[in-house]
Amino acid sequence: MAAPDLTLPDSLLRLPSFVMFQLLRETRRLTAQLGDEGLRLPHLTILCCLAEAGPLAQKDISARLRIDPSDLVALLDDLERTGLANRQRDATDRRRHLVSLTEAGREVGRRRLATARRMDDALFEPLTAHEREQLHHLLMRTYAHHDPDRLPAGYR
Amino acid sequence: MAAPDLTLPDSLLRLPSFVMFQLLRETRRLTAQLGDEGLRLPHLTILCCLAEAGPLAQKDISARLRIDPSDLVALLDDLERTGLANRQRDATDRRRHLVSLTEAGREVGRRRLATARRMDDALFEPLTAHEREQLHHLLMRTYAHHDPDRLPAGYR
DNA sequence: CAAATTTCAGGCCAACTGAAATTT
DNA sequence: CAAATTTCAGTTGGCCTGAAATTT
Repeated sequence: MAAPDLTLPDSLLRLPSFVMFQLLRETRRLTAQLGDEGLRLPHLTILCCLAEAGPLAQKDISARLRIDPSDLVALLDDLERTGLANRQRDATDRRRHLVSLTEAGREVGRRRLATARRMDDALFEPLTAHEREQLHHLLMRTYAHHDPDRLPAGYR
Repeated sequence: MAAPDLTLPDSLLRLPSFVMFQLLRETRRLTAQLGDEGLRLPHLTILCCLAEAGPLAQKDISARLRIDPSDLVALLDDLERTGLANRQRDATDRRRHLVSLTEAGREVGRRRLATARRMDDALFEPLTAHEREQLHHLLMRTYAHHDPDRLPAGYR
């Protein structure tokens, strides 16, 4: 019995965006193997954002990370419930909630980021360091073209 | 008033997989602009798959495209309802439903593929043809490492 | 008053699990 | 009978809309 043909449509494989899409599906499998400590990518981006920028209002987190404000509510609920962040009214504008990292949040964020790095390493394992650099640069240039505001000045 | 800082966390931007993820979000916005004629990416992959491989049982579509069999049901319902594909019992194994493209399905698939190509072009517009080739090659090599069965023999 | 911020209710789609129904 | 295939019911997460509540 012949092995069934499992190849993806050639017409789609020719599109870099389609191959990227398939690779994104790989990242889910790899992350599942490595363990995410209960923190999904949105949680991680929030932790990293607060670690790098300091306390922020929800609106600002939302704008930076392109997380919908209404979705942010549940994500911050998760982080508060597990003691990684907390909300407090902004005294100078009581409409705003300032979100801060706890020490635990800082530490767990570091560990979860290390897992994300290991996942990235596993994904691009077949590439040499130089090739990864090349790839990263091409991706950054492409992204910079569509969303320059989200990159630090050096990249634009 | 200073413009608010919208930059993404640097720690994450250093990961190619994270940048890829951001680019995938761009593809949604671009596709929305170009119009998908009611056919999302899974529908398109099915149309391309049938166009290139001929009639297949649902199990085989599922295995090739990594679409969950239970999700495939609704997708094929969509394609049948709009007259792009049809199911018929396999006479030699009545457990199987053979799925075939209609002429309309072939034609609409071609058009929707053209839209996907335009989206891909728009996404990688800042890159030269040579750079796109480079990028595509790096992505394919990476993908081949994780899922070689889904690539034609030449790529593995 | 209008505008900004957070929150809630609910929709859609992608991905998955578990089980029923039919057939081999 | 067990196994394969399709289908259905239900869950979760990411992304979105619309509207309520509070505050400026």
